Amino acid sequence: MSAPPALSRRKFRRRAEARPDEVLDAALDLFIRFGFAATRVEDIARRAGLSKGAVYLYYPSKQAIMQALIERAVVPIAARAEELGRNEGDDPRRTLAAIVRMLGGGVADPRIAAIPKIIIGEAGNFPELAESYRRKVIERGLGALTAVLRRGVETGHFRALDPELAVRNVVGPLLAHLLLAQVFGLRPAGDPATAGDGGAEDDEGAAMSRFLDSHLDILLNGLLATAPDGSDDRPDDASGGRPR
Amino acid sequence: MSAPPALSRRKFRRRAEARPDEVLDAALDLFIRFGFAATRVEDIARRAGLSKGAVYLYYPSKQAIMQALIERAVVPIAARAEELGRNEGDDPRRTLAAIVRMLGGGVADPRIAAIPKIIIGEAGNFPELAESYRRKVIERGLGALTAVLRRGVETGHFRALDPELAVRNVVGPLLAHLLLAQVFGLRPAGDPATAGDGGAEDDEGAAMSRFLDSHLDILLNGLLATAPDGSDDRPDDASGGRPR
Amino acid sequence: MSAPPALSRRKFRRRAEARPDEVLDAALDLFIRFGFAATRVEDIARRAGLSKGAVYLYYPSKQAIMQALIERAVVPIAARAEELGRNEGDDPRRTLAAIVRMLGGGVADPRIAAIPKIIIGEAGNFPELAESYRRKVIERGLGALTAVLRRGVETGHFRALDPELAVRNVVGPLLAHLLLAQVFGLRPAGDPATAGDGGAEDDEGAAMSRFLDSHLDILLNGLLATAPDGSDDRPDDASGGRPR
Amino acid sequence: MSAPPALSRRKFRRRAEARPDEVLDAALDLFIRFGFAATRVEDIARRAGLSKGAVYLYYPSKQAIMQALIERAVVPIAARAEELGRNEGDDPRRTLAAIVRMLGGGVADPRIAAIPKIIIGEAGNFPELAESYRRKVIERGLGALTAVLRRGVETGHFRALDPELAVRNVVGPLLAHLLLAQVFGLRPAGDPATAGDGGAEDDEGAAMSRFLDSHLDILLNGLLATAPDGSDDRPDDASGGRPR
DNA sequence: CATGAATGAGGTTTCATTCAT
DNA sequence: TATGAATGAAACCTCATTCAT
Repeated sequence: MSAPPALSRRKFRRRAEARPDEVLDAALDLFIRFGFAATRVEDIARRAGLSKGAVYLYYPSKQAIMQALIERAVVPIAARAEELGRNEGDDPRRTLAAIVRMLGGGVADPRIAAIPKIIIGEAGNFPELAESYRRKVIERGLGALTAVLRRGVETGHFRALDPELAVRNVVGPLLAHLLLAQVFGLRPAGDPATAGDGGAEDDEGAAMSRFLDSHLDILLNGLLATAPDGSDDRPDDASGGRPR
Repeated sequence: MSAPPALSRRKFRRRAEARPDEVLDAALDLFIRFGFAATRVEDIARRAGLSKGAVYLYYPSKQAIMQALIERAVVPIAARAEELGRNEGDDPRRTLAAIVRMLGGGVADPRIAAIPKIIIGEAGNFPELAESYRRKVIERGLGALTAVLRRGVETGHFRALDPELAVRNVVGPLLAHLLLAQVFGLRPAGDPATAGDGGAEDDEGAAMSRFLDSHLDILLNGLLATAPDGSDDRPDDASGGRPR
Repeated sequence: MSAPPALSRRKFRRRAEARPDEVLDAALDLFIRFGFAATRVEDIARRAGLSKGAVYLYYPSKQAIMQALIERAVVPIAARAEELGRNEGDDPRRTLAAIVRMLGGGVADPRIAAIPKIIIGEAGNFPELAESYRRKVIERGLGALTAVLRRGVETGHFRALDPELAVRNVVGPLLAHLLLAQVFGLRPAGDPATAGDGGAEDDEGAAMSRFLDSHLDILLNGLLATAPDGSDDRPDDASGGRPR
Repeated sequence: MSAPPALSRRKFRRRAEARPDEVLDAALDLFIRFGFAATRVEDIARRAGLSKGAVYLYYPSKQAIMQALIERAVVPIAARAEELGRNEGDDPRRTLAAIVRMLGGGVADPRIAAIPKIIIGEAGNFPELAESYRRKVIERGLGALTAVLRRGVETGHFRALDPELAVRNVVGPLLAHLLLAQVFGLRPAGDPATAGDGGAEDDEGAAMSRFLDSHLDILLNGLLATAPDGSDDRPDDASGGRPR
């Protein structure tokens, strides 16, 4: 992402400190395409431009690569969620919307969206993986959201709901959106989503944007057509506008 | 579970038509605990009281066992969703709530809840499994829900939302609830959920009930504290009551 | 082959003594098509119209079926060769030709031709099979031919060749013809040989006849264009005529 | 057989380019003794001084080992036959004899003679093996011989026989000789032939030589005692002389 | 740092054969 | 006689990991 200070010797870089990250890049590419189990360490090595043995100089096991991948790709998201959630002064509605949109950004990035599916799949085989993900991602991210919900209930911005239950309504739709696409290739109609590589990322982004609008609108305002007088006097809508 | 009337001849039980189901029971138990890939056919056999080879008398492959499991456990749920959705005369709010509660019932049953996780995990390795699940479960279930949403929008019971997006808000929270429990062992506080065998099923059911109330309430009414006057004149609430 | 005395009850025949032969028929069909190893006992059973277990009432093992098949199909041929060879009064040339033509008849019958190939293939796995075939077929058949050759040398009808070596020139071409067809599907050009079921058996027979003429002609007269005067005064040619 | 010059580093022999050939050697030994199907990859590995997995570093499957064996041992023979056959200037009798003697050399070498038997045996189970053998060995070798025969007929050196049929008389006796020995352990009397390893290879060679003389004599001159005047005026005998 | 040859445990599937009925 | 459910050994191939160089 951030360019290294000296690119001039890139071709000749020996003992590059970038190696671990290159391994991670390669691994992620392959995990996304073939899954964790079906990806061989040798493939990762080849794609990273080194030998099988060399991979083990950087990571002690295939599992550790996955671990590092989580750390690199997903933990920052949880951290960002925590950070956004700490803006205690803010209107909780706005905070919630901000976090959801941020998470949506992650879901829209294929390099991030692939992770949860892999975790779910490998949780049985590699309990430590699941455990670490739970501790570092789920609990922090969900904790931040739960806290915002709790605060909103306390401030009267949200109705009196159990935040621990309500948080499932916050992340669930994102999860559903992600898994429908990742596992079953299902995307909302009018959303070509171009399986190809060069894919129209704008489309993907636009589709996600539409979905986030819809999600936040439903989450905050509900599905029901409210009584004619009731709907208008909601003060300021944090959701960023109703979908057309 | 229920003891067969005559156990005396158990050793000689031949041509047991129950065998296929016994294999499925055993397989499900193990798939739940260890996942599909990590469960060996021999383990399934032993747990079903058979030899390895005998399993292949009933199912031609391990994958076929999974297939049958889906058929037995999950397809009926999708069918039931379709059925409920066909009650066109009904208030769409009531129909939607009925379907969600029915799905929640499935999620609360560990023998059913385990399936989606397995599918998600193995989708990469066994694309046909995912494909079949998509066709038989996802498309039917989601289709039913989408239709109800669309009808509700048309009748004016629901606000003008894109049903294909909104459906993610219907199933997503259920999915989140399921996966948090299945993958990470996370259940809402005050919900012991007893990993043990003798588990308090009442607790599980009660917890699910609380969650479903919350989910439907948020789904239908939104998170926001409505204007004081607006909340009361919503005609008949299909959600089955607000959580305390 | 030979019709059973009472065909009237064929449909109702219980405990038919024909059962063993029916098993053999079925086995041969399948061995021809799929080979010995690839044919399952259950398939034989099904084709013979009985259950897997029942096959074992008649033959103690799959190998024993093969054994019986040899006995039934090939041993008679060796016996016939011995018999023909015993016609000591005859001109050895005529005797030799008769045996070769008789063997050719066997080679032309797919139900017989399949056997040698199977034996060759399974000799390693089932030494007893090979051993039995050697004793009952090879040694008797080759013995008969060797004896004829020896006699011919003694009577001066044949040149002074080692009969044990020369016998390879008698059976070898037949073997080559058989294996080229059986193993590689190779038949002399102008020989459609119709893999199909309804196959023109006449063609097969005609082709074999042409081959036998050629074989005997070469065997007896050699390949070389003889000196103009030498070829005509050979007394009576036993080969049945030169090929056109 | 011959000891490698430096055995001291055997344990550390890395990047041995000889490995593939060692695997082939081991496989051939075992295929000869137990057949293709009955030989386990692990046995090949052990005999080659490797682990099971290492074999797969060199050959992707057991079938590929067989394929390579054919390539190594038999294809060169077919190529040599083609080459010899191309000597168009030569007397076809001499050419034919040269090819037959060359083939006989192959048949006398147990490491080569084993191959055809294996192919014949496994043709049913591994059709691709048979197909490849047919294309690379049978068609080329038989093609070369057929061409020589055809030329001989045209030049008048051979009588007017169908070359496609006559070729069976050329290779058949060799095949018979080979299979009698390989499958049934039958060798011409006065031919101890020592199944053991240290075997008197001279005997084997001498026996083969006797057989080739006999075969060519019969093939070219026929079995019949020719008319007293006819036998002597055959010009130059290409067969290398009558036996004894 | 880097290589890549080598290891060996591990699991699905097949099928001849047995045996209770 | 006949059934067919059940057994269990057997073998190919994969791949994470190690280690001599």
